[in-house]
Amino acid sequence: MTARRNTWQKEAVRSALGREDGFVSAQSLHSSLRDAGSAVGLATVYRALADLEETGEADALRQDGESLYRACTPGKHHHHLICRSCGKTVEITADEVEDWARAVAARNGFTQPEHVVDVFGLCAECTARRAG
Amino acid sequence: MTARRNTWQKEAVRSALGREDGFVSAQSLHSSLRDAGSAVGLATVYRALADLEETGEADALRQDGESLYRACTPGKHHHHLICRSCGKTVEITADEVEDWARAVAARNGFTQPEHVVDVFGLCAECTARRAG
DNA sequence: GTTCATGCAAAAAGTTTGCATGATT
DNA sequence: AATCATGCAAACTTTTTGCATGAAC
Repeated sequence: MTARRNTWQKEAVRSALGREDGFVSAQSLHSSLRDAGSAVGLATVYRALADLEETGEADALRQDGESLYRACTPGKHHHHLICRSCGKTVEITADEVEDWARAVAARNGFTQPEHVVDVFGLCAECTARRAG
Repeated sequence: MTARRNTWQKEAVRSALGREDGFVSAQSLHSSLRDAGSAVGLATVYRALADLEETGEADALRQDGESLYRACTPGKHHHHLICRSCGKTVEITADEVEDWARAVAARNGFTQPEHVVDVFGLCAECTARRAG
């Protein structure tokens, strides 16, 4: 196991990501850090996020041509329920879906199944705001 | 209902997309058309694909920073089983997953749920090729 | 004849990379 | 002291946009 070095930049990214509520882009994370006085290079933010994704500390979501990241519970496979208005996210686990994905893959002769499951909707607050 | 105009370019894109087996990028579709003698502008391909997605004639899939498109059965919600080696895709319908998504959204106070479900794996051929 | 899609080229947006420097081990 | 991450800027990729022309209505 090739251990990566510990740098305050990487830690700053990890911590800033943890402070966010929903998914954030690398660019907006970079701005936040810069505004907060932690001048970390944009390239470093990208590199740190790629590392975090690889180690399972963060989830990535490609959307509208950009990658969005969010800190996540490591080691456990899960999905997201995402508000398409305010961006609020809820982690959801879905054993039924895991089983279904495995079954559907097998039925079609596919092996080594992975899956991407995300549910988008309007959260309670945003629903109320629109109704009101 | 504001109808769009019919142009041979739009028809060429629709038809080229229908001829593909899996998901293709706008760029590769543009190359195919060009190689086949149908000189359609790249911007037009992008615009046509956006239209097709909007009318439900095509599915889009954002991956690795690019959008991939595929002709699909219109009007019916479905998902994809995608071979991550050769790109072969199978359309799958999943009523259980539809129900689950709706339930999960409701349980968390979310309304108007939409979902993204894709299963990636190795298709039978690619599995065999690797084993061999 | 008017409207709107095309095509080109330029711009925009997001991400990656090369290389010198300096921090981490 | 040797290694490897950083930071900057430049390169790259994908997608969008402005505008003149020509096709569709």
